[in-house]
Amino acid sequence: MTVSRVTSAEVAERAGVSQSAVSRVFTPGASASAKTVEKVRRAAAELGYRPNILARAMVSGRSRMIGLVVAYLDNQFYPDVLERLSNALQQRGYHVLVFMAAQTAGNIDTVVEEILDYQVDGIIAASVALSSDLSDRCRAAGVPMVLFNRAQDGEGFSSVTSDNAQGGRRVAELFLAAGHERIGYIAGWEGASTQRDRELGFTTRLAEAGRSLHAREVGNFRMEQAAEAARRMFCVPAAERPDAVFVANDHMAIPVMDTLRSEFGLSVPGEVSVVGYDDVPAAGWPAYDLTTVRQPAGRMVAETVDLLLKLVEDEGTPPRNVEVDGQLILRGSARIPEGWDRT
Amino acid sequence: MTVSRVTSAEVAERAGVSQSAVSRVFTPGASASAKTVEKVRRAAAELGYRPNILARAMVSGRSRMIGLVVAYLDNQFYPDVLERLSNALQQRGYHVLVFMAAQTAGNIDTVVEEILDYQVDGIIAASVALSSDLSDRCRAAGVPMVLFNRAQDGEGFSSVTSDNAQGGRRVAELFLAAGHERIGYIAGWEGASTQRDRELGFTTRLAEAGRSLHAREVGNFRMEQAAEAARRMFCVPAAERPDAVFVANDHMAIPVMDTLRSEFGLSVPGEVSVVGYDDVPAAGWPAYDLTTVRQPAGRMVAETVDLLLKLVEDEGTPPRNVEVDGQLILRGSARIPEGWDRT
DNA sequence: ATGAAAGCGCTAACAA
DNA sequence: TTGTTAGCGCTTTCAT
Repeated sequence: MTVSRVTSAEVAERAGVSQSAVSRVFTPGASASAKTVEKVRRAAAELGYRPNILARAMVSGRSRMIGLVVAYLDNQFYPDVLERLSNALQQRGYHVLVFMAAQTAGNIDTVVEEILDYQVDGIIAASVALSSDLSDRCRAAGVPMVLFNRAQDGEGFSSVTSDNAQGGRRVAELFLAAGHERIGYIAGWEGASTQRDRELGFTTRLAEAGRSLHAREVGNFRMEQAAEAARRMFCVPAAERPDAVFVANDHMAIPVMDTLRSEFGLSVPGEVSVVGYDDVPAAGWPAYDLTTVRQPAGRMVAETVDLLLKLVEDEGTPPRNVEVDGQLILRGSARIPEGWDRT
Repeated sequence: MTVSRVTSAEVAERAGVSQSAVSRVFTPGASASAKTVEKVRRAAAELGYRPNILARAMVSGRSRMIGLVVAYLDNQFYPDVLERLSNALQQRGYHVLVFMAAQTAGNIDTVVEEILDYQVDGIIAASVALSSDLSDRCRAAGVPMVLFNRAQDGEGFSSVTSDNAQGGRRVAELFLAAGHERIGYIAGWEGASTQRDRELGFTTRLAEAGRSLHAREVGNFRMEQAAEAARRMFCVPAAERPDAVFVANDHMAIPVMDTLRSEFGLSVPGEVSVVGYDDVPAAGWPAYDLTTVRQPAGRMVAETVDLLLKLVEDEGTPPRNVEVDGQLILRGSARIPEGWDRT
């Protein structure tokens, strides 16, 4: 039933050459005479031969697989990233082995162990936190890792993020310039560097203007929790309600807008400005038209792939922390100050 | 620099047993005395040994990897499916190797060849069409495949879909019961079985009531094309505009609603009812509150995994075509007939 | 129950 | 340039 795959030995026999000649023909850096190449290619085509990547991996030590750890596929930012990552890697001859990480801490360690079992050439950890001995294990195994959209201090981490503190500052500047009085913040998961940096940049800039947060709630990067956070924040006398809210990402800003509009009957941005972070597709949909700080997924992915493959291919490449800039996208969910141009 | 991974031979030496004893301890169906197991486990733990899945795959012929071909990650239905698939497979000891397929036809064949190179144990093709000789190659290679959310006639295809014709009928019944006069349909990509079946069920039911489509446009399952389709359909004198539109999936229904509301100033469902298909997360967001036919992702994934793993593990399992039922979810985007209860 | 030995399909020295 | 040979790390007969 199961027809075994064609092997290089069979091709060799048919082409009348040695098995290693076949291998050479299919190995990029190897040499073979034009005649041999011709004979082998013909025989291979006739037999439908293709090299077994796993066997190649065993001897070469390179599986051409990259492990991707990912947690939040319901946040539109991540499918977009996954698609781009997969495409970029595919183009460079690698493929993505996916590992879903529940957000429970211990789970991540298990997942990374499993990844290592597959002898992946490298690991991309998207928005997950790692215990430090875990990164040690990866280093011990010689498997480079880059954190995507999370920074982590400590020794040899590589990471690619956008400049979250700068993004936070930009939102603060927008709110200040628009003359908002009572400014609220809905935080993401407090363990995340992105959350911390965005908030820090935001509040620091407010402080520079002698201002501080009027209200703060935590949404943990979850839609329902963000809606709850909005309810807590707005269940106060009308005069004490924020007139501007910065939400730590778009994924939460969407239910926040929904809640403010449909449960509190507030008009956005008439009565309250809302700003998010990421610029996910839905942020651009007319129903939300959300002002946000764009995280340039394309550039972030390109940097991630470049860095990781350099780490994989050039042994001894030093770890790097890449930070790309993120632009403020002015749309209709936040009051636009005099003289600022809508993007 | 690259510290090589611990091998079973090293564990064997430390435990004072043979290398094959170590293998037996880590091989599910194998036998070893309690004492051996104990010694080996201890040594393995001390050394941090874990079996190399690739080496195991070479000899056992099972890589415990499933290839997933996927095309539309911007449609929220698919990230959801991917997450569930990955989790379900992970739980059963398999992992997902992702291959993005551009929608160009020839590309799919290339992609499947690449998948086969990785010696995956099975393939899940989500919403992509395959040339029939491609499925032959898979069969020749002994790699079972199941089509997800696409049916395809011909010999030995396995597939998991929802009952799309039935779903289409249900939407027709809703529109008929609500007394709609001019009924429009915005089609998906015409090569897709889901598109065809939904439309067929829909128009067949209309025909049974002596009715037919007032307008029809094609959106190809693309957001921008769907918006364009809506514009074409509604750029007519007000009296000729449809008062109800069935859109072949939610991913297109969203821009259709946006276009009708923000470009034509129509109220939904006051002036026009809109119904989609899938029940993606955004369909439930208050800004859309979209009436739709739910494709039960959880059940579809469960069926897919069960079927594929049976195909993988029990040689000679016959191919099957599984069809799960899809429920009509009544929300606020379509007029609800007298006596029907909002879901 | 256990060890020795034979590969899985391939790449990479090493000779010739 | 080519063939021969030795493994990569593991599972699985086959004896013992």
